[in-house]
Amino acid sequence: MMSTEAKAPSDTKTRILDAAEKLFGLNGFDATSLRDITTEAQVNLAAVNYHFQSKESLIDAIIERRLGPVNRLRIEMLDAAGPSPTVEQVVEAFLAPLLMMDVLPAVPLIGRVFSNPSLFVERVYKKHLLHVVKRFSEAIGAALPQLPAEERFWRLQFMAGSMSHVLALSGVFPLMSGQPFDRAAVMGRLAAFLAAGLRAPVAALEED
Amino acid sequence: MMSTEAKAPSDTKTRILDAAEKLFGLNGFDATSLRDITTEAQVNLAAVNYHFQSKESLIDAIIERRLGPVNRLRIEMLDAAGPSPTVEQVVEAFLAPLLMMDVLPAVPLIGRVFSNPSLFVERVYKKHLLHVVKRFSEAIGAALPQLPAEERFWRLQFMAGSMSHVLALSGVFPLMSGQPFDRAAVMGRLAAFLAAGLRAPVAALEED
DNA sequence: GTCTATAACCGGATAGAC
DNA sequence: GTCTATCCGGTTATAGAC
Repeated sequence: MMSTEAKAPSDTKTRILDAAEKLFGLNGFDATSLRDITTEAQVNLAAVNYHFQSKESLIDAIIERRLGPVNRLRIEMLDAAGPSPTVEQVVEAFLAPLLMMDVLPAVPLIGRVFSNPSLFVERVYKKHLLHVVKRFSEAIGAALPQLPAEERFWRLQFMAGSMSHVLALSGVFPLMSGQPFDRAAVMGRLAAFLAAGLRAPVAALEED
Repeated sequence: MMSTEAKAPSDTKTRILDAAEKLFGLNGFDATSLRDITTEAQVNLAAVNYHFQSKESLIDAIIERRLGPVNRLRIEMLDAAGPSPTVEQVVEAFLAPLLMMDVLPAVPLIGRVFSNPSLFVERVYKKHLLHVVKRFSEAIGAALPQLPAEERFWRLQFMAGSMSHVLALSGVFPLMSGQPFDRAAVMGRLAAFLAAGLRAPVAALEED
């Protein structure tokens, strides 16, 4: 039905994307070879360079596939909360799309992106996150009018750090705590933690 | 004076450690070759395998060199705070050693470690962090007696996530915000955020 | 669009001279 | 302890048959 793209549910291109995001998340971008990916995807090695031009473009395509829908849903949720959102609504708009969208296979990959400064800033933040940060900063400003803009920026960074850490290590928390990992429950705990952090009184500035 | 080790302030072994931690932080473990390291350190390629047995052992040595002193200081600060620490003292013991110790060159590396699940769990968490997490969990329990142990574990993870994210991206925040990055000031903002998060009311458990 | 084969190069590790 | 030279395998990317 669709005219130009994605006709088959599991064509070569999609299989490569799925395999790559799984292996990149497990072992990192540099430790994962195109051979690993094409073996996992059960496609030919040359198919990667045919469908994507290079390994770097493949990485960009994976990031775009997952981050786009999440950020659109985040903005939608902020819009739905209206001009005077509560702190809880802002936190919910930040976290919930990660649970609702079909991004679960990409979850371990998020930490890889966030901890790679050059990749993150040049190919993720500027392209996919800058406008979202701006929108969330406005929303926090509406929910907490007394909070300075600079403080809002940093608290968003703190939120992003907790969030990416939980997602990055979600596969290994059972090894750390001995407890099974319930993503939705932990996200609920995180929401309470972040809402309280956002409401923290602004620390007194240091004297020289 | 010291009998067996570290006689010269800048011997081959130290030069390798310094160069490796710098390049690992900049580009990641897998993207940094031993050749990159020995070139940066201005030592011979074979020196790495002579002083360390392998690249993997070199990574372990770097982690141990920085994480050991930080964690010892953290425990000392918790001990100094006595059996009934405040939430602020716990947060301070968690963050301050990262600013006080000579770990600044290793700062960008921290994100690399935290976002690499297998490396983190097997070679960092179990060896260097498990007893620290236990000690901090006790301290949080003393500061906030009403907080369940499971919640303490997760809030420590949220704290670790924010902390590692700030350190990992500290070199690129100026590119993101247009503002210069003042590590101590941001750590102060983070301390206020985390203390409030620790004090958050426990979220009601979800019904089935 | 999909394959095989290969080019051109880089990786960690080590042997052995000094 | 430090060097050179090298082994051996893996890497991305592409050329060209089908």
